Amino acid sequence: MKEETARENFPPHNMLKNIVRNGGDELSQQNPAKRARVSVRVRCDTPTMNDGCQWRKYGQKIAKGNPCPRAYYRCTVAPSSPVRKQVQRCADDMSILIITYEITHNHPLPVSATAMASTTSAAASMLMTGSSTARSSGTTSSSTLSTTNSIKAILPSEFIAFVFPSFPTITLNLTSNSASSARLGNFPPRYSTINLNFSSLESNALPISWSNGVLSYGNPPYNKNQTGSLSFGSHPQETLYQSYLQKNLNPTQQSLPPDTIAAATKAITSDPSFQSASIIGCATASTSGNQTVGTYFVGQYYQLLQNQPDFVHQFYSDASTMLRIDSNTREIATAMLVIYMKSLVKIARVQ
DNA sequence: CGGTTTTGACCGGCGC
DNA sequence: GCGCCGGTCAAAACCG
Repeated sequence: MKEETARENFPPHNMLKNIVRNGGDELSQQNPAKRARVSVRVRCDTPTMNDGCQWRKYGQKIAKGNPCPRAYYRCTVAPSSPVRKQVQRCADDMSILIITYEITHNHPLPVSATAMASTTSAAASMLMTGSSTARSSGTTSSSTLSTTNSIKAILPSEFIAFVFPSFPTITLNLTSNSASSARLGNFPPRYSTINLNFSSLESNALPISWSNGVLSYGNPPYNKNQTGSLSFGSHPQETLYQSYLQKNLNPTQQSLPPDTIAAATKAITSDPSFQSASIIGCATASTSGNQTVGTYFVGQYYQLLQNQPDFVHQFYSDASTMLRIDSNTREIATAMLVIYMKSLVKIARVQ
């Protein structure tokens, strides 16, 4: 609720003027209403989280409704970088940092910063393209989405059950810990479900196979929660989508085919009983040799319809693993975000 | 000494 | 029109 206030006023309407005054031109070429923001929640004890990028603090404010000050940072990796971020502790849980990124980096980043940056920029670009796509579909829910231009990604190191109060607030909760799996077990989806896991990918992706409604990306190398599979629930209508996917996926393709997103999107938006989705996202990064290693989280999103007059939306994390981040996994993270967002569009439509 | 942080002032938008 | 509020500026302080 308190973050809501902050979101509505970020970025400020006078930002363009200031950017122009400062000689910047990146922002002035964009419609401010179209600038995407990606908000990340991190369970973090330190004042700020190291996301691998260089930031300079340029202001601090006490925002209404939150005793914790909000800090304002600019990216200093490149002199003319338009990227800014806000950092504030969650009033409800002081151990959670809410980091809001605005504008994707238009310059090279340190390798340690690529994971977060690629995830947030993927989310942002997906929002842009997703909003226009959604708008063309002519649904009221998608127009709501297009005016929001905001994703909240929640990336705590441990499980958080998060409830977001109302649309168009979009919360992407990419949580991870083992306890959540147990919680997940107590909370099985009661509706038709779409699960998408691509957690086993390496740079030389293994061939995709399909059997019994399960699309596999090689062998699952980590644990049983990360099956490396794309599986659809048991709703009768989904048979159509399965065959659709089967037809449109090239088993020898090494990167996620664009059709996969379209197919999954179609499946989600066509299924009136769809109520939940699994997603995967990239959360953190470190450098190992000359490669970036990131933590990928797999989670399950639920919409709790029954006995929930206010339409409660929750997300439960499922599993995590360490993966090398390459163009392939980035693409998948993007795809997962697209699918997740599409699911929200669908849910909003049902609502 | 150069870069960063701190902090009060300032500005513009918005609601009443 | 006025006050509130969020965001930014910029000078001073701080720091390695």
